[in-house]
Amino acid sequence: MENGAGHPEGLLLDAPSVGAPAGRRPRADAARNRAQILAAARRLFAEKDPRAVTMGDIARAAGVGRATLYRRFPDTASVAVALLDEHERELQGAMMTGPPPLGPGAPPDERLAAFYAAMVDLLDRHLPLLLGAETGERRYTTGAYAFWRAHLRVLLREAGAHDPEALVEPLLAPLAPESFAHQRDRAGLPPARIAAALAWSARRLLGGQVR
Amino acid sequence: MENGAGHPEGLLLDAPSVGAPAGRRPRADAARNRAQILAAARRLFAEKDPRAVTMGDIARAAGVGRATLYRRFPDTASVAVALLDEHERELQGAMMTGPPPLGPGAPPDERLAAFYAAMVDLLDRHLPLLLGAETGERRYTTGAYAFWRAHLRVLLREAGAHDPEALVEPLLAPLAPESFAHQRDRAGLPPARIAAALAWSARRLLGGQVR
DNA sequence: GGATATGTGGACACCATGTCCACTTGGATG
DNA sequence: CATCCAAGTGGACATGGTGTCCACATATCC
Repeated sequence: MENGAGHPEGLLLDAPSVGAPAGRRPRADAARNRAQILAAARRLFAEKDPRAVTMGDIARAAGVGRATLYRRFPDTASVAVALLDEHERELQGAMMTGPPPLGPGAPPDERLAAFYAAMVDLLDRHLPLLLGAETGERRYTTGAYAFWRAHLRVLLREAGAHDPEALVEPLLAPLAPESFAHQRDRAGLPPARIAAALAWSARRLLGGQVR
Repeated sequence: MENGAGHPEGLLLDAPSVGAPAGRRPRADAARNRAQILAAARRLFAEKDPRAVTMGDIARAAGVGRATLYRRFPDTASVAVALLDEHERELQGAMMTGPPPLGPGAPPDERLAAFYAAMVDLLDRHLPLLLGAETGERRYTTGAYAFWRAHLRVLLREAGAHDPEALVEPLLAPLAPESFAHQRDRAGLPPARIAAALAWSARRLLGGQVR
């Protein structure tokens, strides 16, 4: 951990996945149901508009009652968050302790570009889940988002940007699932081109010299 | 109109406001009701969470039946769009024919900064309406959005950016109402600071020289 | 094997949506 | 001024999702 300036450590999601009470070992049937719920939800989110999936849909597809579902997840977004958890944790690990340029050691503009590339990849592979998870302002209150924000703040400061605090949001905004969905699916831009454009702007914004 | 390369003219909203049939002069009571609906809606959007305003709310506050409301507006977002119409048209005019740097004549980085400033101002003054109007993917299908996009595309091309088509979205994303709402209301950043950060990035991205 | 906390699923009340239809009213026409 | 009809109106309705409650079942502990 070579970043003395306070790397965002405690912000990594360390809670044992949403919907899985930490108290003691869960009952066998409860665990089985939880697995069924997640499997069914993953299927549903993929096959129809993720924002149109209802609690009833998930319960029916999982073969459980609605109240059973409500016991663990307050809404469909929470289910999607639980499904994303693993993937986001992985990325967070790579950002904190993985090899450069995603991990520490590379100049900030290259790290930003690598972060963009990794996020585009995440978006490309799990877009339905991300759309299901980040409806409206929920995006800003999730644990993962706080982590991305802290990461960018560090990079911005390192690069001597004008006002790191105010620049974090604008740099993160292009990664909003809705925005990515629009670019890839409606405008037809291939993810690689999106990532390239973001890399270009990362270098312009944080690079020491132009060109 | 000194921009030979095809300035986005036809994209200006020229339809006579949403919900106002163009056919012939509307009946007196219909016009009165329409005015009441818009006035009531403006009030409602301002005083509670704009995304929680329902068609029933608007109808009740306007003193008309729900079906009367549905006759003109298919949903609450359309009402918000009608209320925004005038303001957005104004801004579009200033961008196309107004004085620089917002209007034509200034270098692209300055025009982008001015555009950001104008949009932040619009967001600051009409955030509730914008939040009510741009729920989910609707943001991308509105006429105004197509206009902003076309404008940026011109600026990006003029500045010789790497891939204008793919850069448009990332540059527009920070202006998403949800993003602005988060910065101003949850993070507590004053609009001026948001605008300054955007201006800084505009110059870094499209400016000829750093600093 | 019995006690108990935990998990389960159907039922219920509530609210918003979008449509339908019988009634009313503005305003053009003779 | 009386008449007519198309446009406008508002209440009622069916539908579907949400979140909660409660009687019952079933794992786990003793």
